[in-house]
Amino acid sequence: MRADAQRNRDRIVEVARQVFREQGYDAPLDLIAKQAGVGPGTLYRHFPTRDDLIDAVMQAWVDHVQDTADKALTHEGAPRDRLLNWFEEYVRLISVHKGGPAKITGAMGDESSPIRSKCEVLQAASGRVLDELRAEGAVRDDVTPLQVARLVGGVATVADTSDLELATVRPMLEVIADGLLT
Amino acid sequence: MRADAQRNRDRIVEVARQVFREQGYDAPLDLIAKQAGVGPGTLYRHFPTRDDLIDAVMQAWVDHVQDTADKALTHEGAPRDRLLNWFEEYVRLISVHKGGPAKITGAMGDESSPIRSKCEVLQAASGRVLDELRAEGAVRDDVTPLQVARLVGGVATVADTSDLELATVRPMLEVIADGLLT
DNA sequence: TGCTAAACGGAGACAGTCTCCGTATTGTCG
DNA sequence: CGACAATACGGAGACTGTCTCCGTTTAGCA
Repeated sequence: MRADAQRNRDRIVEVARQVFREQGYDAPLDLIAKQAGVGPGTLYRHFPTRDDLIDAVMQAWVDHVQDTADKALTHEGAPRDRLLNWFEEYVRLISVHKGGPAKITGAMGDESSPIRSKCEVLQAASGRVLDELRAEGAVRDDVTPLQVARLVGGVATVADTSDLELATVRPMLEVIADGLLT
Repeated sequence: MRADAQRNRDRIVEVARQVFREQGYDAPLDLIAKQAGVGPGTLYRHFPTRDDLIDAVMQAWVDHVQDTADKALTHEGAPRDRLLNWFEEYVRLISVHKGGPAKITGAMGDESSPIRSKCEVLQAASGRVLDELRAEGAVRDDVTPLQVARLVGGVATVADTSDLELATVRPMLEVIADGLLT
């Protein structure tokens, strides 16, 4: 890629991250282009669809997901607490941006989604936590990580659109956790 | 209301129902106006926001909800089956239109939502089923009907955006049911 | 330095939302 | 019946966001 192209691309992603955080994923793309000092054409050449841009913005977030999962694995305590803890982290992780839960959870299991790679990272992280608990025989094994992701993602989606506090969400996560524990 | 106004209003709702079913809740309102043979201004005067129109469209659906809840109450069998049965009906009910689950579940608990009345009907129906099971001591009582609605609504939302079959959804509903049963 | 492939950018086509206001219709009252 | 408010209509057009096309510019190589 030519140096100027790379520069512009980077600038667009940087601006997009900021704008998405402030205005949500529906922010006008032309606005992002303008703030990045490029024409709309340039933005659309680099990122043909909104999802492609979101995908790029999320790259940094991926590392964060890994970290959080790592930490969850080192937690002590009863399986129920560890599971709940992870669920809360999970909700937090996918709720970094307004509309994030719906976008991520909707893309889950969709082979052709532009943000699929990000979903896989998340699913893998979730799988690690779940596997550990399963190894202890604490979690039923007829439920797939994808299903768990959708259950928790569903709650996060509702919480996001209804502007619920994490404290309000917790009882719902408890129900899911109790349904999963053996 | 003047007779012609009533006529137009009815026509708009009728057309909207059809268009929403075919194209989802995002269908252009100007298109609905045109198909109803009125100007956009007329549509917007009757229904200032999209939600107001959706609310009107859903009026017939309300009766359907009541019926379904009534039927669910007469079901025989183990509490788990009855609960699951109701959950499936619930998902079906709010999934009549594309985007329905998100819209309805998002409005749940929001005092000022234009479709609030519809949510209340749904919540009341759900409450009746839940109360019956609670009376038998089959369901834990530290979970509110609103929370249950959000849990199941969350699953329905994911199913809707990911185009999942009801069969795929069932295992997730089982987790919720198991988490709710004593 | 000159050349060419790559990249730019912005004008503008298109689509959807929503309003304003001149025009038309209704229903009432003398 | 006829006229006159009050009510309602409707569509032009302003506005916003998406996305493309293509003439112009620039990077990087020979």
